[in-house]
Amino acid sequence: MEVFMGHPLTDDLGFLLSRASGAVVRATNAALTSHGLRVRQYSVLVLACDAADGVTQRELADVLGLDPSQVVLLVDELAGAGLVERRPSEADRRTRLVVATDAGRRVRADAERAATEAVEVPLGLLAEAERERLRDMLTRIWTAAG
Amino acid sequence: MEVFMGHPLTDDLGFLLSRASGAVVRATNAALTSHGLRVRQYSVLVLACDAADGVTQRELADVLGLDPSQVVLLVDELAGAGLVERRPSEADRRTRLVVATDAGRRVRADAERAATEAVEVPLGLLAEAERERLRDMLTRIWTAAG
DNA sequence: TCGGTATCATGGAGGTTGTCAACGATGGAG
DNA sequence: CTCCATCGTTGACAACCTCCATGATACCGA
Repeated sequence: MEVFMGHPLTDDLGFLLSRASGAVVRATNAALTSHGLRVRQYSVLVLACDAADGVTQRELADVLGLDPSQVVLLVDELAGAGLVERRPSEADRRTRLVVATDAGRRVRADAERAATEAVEVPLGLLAEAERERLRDMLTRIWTAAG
Repeated sequence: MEVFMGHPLTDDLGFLLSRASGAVVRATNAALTSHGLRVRQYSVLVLACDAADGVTQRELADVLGLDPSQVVLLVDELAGAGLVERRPSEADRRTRLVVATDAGRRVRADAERAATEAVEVPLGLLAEAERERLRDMLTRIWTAAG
């Protein structure tokens, strides 16, 4: 692997970004399978758990940067597993609020521990100050690229 | 979008990584379509151009972190477009050396300009020192996650 | 020299993701 | 009431990832 360092490609930020992202996602996915989740589903579950009164699927799509049609399937799967449920919204009958069940909250807590532990190896070697810097840079890249 | 900042998820490095990576890849892909390339093919083309005596498909797979079966298809497409060609290796007859053609080198030069320009917006706002720091961190994450 | 084992390129299956178009139901403005 | 936007949903299609199998070739030990 060291053989390739210094090559134009391995210095390309886009390439490094995609490579690092893939590695982290892969590690996280591996840790989540024992809980019956993939990262995507886990993200939805987290957002549903943290929203006091549930989340609109539209909001989920916006936050996660997904097409609404993907959110439908993710919520279907989570609902099928009994981790969330769809409730009608009183304010807007077009929308359906995704709310975490008690089982969902329990699974989320377990899965969160597993996920955190899984990325401890690749991300833990960064000092907290570095991680903060990385967070800042990634956020700026994301908002600039829209 | 600003509404969601500060949420546990939007602070998660894995999430930010995948989000930023996706944005950059999307932007790069958009810039490359006018040259008939996707990022994957472009990466292969770059490596083929920079290797004096061609690259083994195995090496391509290792450097890019792809399954060898994917490399076959990418090289097929590039070869179909006349940008690279497969040459038998004298040293090892199992392998086939992927070598860039003159047309391939021309396209690479044009595509490189387009790709660089495309990520100027999201990545250009980072100072050079910051970019160096980002490169370093991403490389460490990648090597640690293997 | 021979035989077993490993490696390379390739093909194929199966599942996940990204993107887009359409549709019915509902909300909101004029 | 009418026109237009929005939400969830479905369907289609291309790209991508992962794993397994195979034929050809290389390498190593007996």
